Amino acid sequence: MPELPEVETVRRGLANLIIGKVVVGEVHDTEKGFPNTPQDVRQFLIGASVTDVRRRAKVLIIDLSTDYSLLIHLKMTGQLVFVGETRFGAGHPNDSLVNELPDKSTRVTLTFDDDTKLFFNDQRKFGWMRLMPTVEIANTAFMQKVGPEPLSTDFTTNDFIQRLSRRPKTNIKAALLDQSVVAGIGNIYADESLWGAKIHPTRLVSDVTEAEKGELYTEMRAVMNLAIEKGGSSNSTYVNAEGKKGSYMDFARVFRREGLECPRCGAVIEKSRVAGRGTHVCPVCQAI
DNA sequence: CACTTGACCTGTCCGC
DNA sequence: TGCGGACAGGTCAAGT
Repeated sequence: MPELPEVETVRRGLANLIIGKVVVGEVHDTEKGFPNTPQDVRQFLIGASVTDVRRRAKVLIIDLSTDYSLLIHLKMTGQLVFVGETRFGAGHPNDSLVNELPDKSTRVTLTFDDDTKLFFNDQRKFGWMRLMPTVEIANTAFMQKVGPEPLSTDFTTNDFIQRLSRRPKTNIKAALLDQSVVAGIGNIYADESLWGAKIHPTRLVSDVTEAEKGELYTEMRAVMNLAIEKGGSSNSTYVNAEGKKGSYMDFARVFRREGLECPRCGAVIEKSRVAGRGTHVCPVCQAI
């Protein structure tokens, strides 16, 4: 699931569902997925109420009344699934999951004071959830090096061009995926943005003109805005916390469309491997 | 140093 | 149908 638009969709759903609730129970079964000690969990999580749900890059931050926060990274296959009687009332799309969760992919279960539950599921176990003092978040290695939010009003075309120029000898797709250049772009939206700007993903950053980088900035933001509006991308039966399914893939122009026609010029979309990732390109629009 | 590749895991899909 | 290998929306450590 998770690039910036998916994490933002989860964040908005959770903000509606859990702010103000008190955590009354927690169970986890892997050190790796949740490294905090039982003592810390008892002291800083159990009995705490949720004061805010934030996001930075692809990391979710659930702030607690104890001045601790739960940080969550979903990596490739992480999901946060809210289950229980909600303020949306009966008939919530996740109601049917009441008897299905937890399952074998469940790593952490949080129970709230109104008997609702939040499940952190992760098939591939790359994701993590950890408790830390809220004020220390900014000092973590990740937060120290992560680049600006692409949709921030402070983030200008010139900022983007400057930050890209720090990686002159790498290809443009790898630079877009580099979280220290700009936060939140992953494999889907890198391909979609490069198609929008008509830039071939293997071109070196130093060979892409400033005008093209400006186009990439514009396309990247348009793609991110559209994806958030559509609730992100999902290719499974997964339903997010608010019971909505992301529909961006219905609007994708190259991603997972190999063998189909480019919606702009009609050429056949090709798939290859760039920066170690499956990569989708219109060979005509995005000529090298 | 800058950049690229492999490892981390489990499940699924595709070709023989 | 069974089996091996490639691949999957991310990030680091290790390698060149």
